[in-house]
Amino acid sequence: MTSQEQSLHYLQSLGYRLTPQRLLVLAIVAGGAGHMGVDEIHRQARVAYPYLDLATVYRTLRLFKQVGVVTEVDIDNRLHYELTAPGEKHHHMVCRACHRAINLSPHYLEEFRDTLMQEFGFEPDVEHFTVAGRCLPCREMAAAGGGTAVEADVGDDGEVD
Amino acid sequence: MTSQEQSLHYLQSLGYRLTPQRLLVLAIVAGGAGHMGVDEIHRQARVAYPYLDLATVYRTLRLFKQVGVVTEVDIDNRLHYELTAPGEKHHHMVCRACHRAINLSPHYLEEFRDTLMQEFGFEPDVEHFTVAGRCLPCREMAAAGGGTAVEADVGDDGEVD
DNA sequence: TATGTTATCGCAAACTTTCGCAATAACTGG
DNA sequence: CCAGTTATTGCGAAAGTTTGCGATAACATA
Repeated sequence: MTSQEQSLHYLQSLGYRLTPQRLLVLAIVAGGAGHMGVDEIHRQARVAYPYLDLATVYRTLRLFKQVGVVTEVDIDNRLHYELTAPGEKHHHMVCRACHRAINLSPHYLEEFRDTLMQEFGFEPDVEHFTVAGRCLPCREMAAAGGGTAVEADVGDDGEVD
Repeated sequence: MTSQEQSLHYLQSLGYRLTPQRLLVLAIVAGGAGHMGVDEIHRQARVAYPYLDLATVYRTLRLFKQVGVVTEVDIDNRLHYELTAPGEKHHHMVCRACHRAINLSPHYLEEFRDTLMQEFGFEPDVEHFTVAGRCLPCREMAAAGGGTAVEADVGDDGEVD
């Protein structure tokens, strides 16, 4: 049984229905390499099933995320999803300059989580976790007086300076 | 010189202009107790100056955040702002059940930040930081089989269960 | 296999946040 | 105090995401 089939079984066991839309979205996220934007998922899904609505894609991904099948990553204010790799779970550091996502092993968060639980009784969602910041290449670029490590969209911010 | 006046001076020293809109938004955020939603800020501001546009409120708050005058908190997918209390800086734990925000002293994050810097050269934004999760009251409620600690809007999620 | 229940879908519209642009007003230097 | 420069505003509209609702289809039961 593939991990996709496992996920589907799991959904069913929770009382959710197996619809072609859900199968499709799952297959596409599973087939993609790395985080996929919602729009990209929608576009690919439409090839197989042109009636699929964007709202359904959003709802499906939200559900998948909720049950842990996919992981949501916020990249530059846009939602992205990737298959949750069981056993290889990881978090993300997203650079606010070049918008690249770097994986982060969960072990870096365990201590933090424990502290919050003990001190406040607050149970953080460390299912998945994203930290924004600036990656090394971008910081070096900035120090050298340049722009972004990935020369694509420089982003905004250019107010006064 | 009040801390509001200091903020305004600071803005000016950075080359930003002092406009009535900015004064107004600052005054309102300063006057409010705790995190305020953008809409609430806008509504209050309109009382004094009915022409004030929502987009301006957003832009103003973004600027304030950028220079550190206010702190942005994401509560249930909506932006909220509060005055940055210098010297009393804190982060937030936002409960995904009752949507309340609990303050978190920065000291809990220092170690985490240092680790990321050393291991990856990634400089996390710990200017302000928000962790989602479930607060103690809500977890107890859930364990007892109930809903939300704050009996107000139960939120969504009610899929199957 | 036929039937009932209700989760899910597609569609349209709302909501939150951002953006482009022309007009305005805040600061600068004379 | 006046004129020039340009950051900022208001407005309209777009982008991304969510929601309400009636119609449909997935699952359970017989």
